[in-house]
Amino acid sequence: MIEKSVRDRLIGSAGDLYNLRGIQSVGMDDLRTATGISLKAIYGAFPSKNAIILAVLDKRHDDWTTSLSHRVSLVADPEEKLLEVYEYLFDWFSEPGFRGCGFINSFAELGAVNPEVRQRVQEHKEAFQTFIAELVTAAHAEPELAAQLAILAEGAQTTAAIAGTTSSAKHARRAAEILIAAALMPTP
Amino acid sequence: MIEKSVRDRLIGSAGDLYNLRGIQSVGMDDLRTATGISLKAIYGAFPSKNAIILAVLDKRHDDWTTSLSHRVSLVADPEEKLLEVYEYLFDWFSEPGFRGCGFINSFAELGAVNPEVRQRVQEHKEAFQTFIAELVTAAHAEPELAAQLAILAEGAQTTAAIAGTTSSAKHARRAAEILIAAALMPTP
DNA sequence: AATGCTAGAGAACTTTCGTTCTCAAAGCAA
DNA sequence: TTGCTTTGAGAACGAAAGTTCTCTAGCATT
Repeated sequence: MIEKSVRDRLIGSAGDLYNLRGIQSVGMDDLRTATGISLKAIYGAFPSKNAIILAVLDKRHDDWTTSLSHRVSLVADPEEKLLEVYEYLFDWFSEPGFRGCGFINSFAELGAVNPEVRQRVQEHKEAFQTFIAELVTAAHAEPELAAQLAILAEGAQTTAAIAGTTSSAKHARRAAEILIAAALMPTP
Repeated sequence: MIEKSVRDRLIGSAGDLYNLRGIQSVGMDDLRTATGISLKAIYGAFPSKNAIILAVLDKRHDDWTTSLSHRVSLVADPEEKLLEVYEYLFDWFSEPGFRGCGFINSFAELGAVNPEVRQRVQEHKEAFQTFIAELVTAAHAEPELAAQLAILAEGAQTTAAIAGTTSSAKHARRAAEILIAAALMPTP
């Protein structure tokens, strides 16, 4: 099974193109050129461009979730698990072709006019907050810390995307250390 | 001077429409319908849609900068000035029709394919970071605090936009309090 | 070998959108 | 009034993009 299905190749290529140039700037013909798959075959695999967009978002969610939770699972200490999130972000920002969180970008581009896109982005971000909240619970800290850490992660993503630098991950990590320490300190 | 110029009316209306539906979803005809200004007059005031987009961004930057710095100037204490930023964000998120930071949205939608838009967004965010950095300096804290506080603000904006809630401003404010306290604590 | 099915390449169709053009009405000068 | 300029309303134009259609070449089956 070296060969990937037409669907998978389309999702992969569309994801790359959408990430690079935005969704609306990429036409079906661009996708045809990039993949070598005929328009007829594309429309045989997906009923519309919108279906491709949603499939790309679904795959991105799965990949991201799997990748992040695996990365965190390699760390044993509950507190270090939380910080590992920002190490993960740093590596992500360092990848060539990083252009920001695809969900934030999709939301900004289509969220106002495309309810299906909006819903998937909201679900993705909710899932991320839940993930952080579980780590926070495991570290025996109060739930408010989870909201704070999630905001740091989101801010690091947009800052890295716009400024084109990776340092926001380091700053967010340092801030997270302080917030975690404060949250774990017994409040009299 | 009750009457605003054609330019100002176009910038105002375009800003509202772009904020509500995204930039690419709003056509010149929509702008004509919204303002009642003929296409000929629109193209008399601006050479292209792109020029309108840039004018909207410029106006948004001026409005935002003026409004935020005025709000902060009402507070005397240097530490409280920093926290006032998040109060400002909270009020902004609470406005009806809030759909996220227009600069983040514009960047996501057009940053990859429109260098002029990208540059304005980058300049706006740099200006915000500089603004925070000056407040941090005035509070006699280290520069790293400025990066952390800016990340919190960005994260609060995207979180509020996607989730459609205002609570991220409160969480960011609470986190900022902790980070400020930690930064002002003498490090041995 | 002949026939029928599949699939690819890209032309064609339709809609949308940015931009320009036409035409007629209205204001204004002499 | 007459003629000139300006301006608005919207038609028209050209390009782009999503979707469908046609035609042909290749392949399988009998």
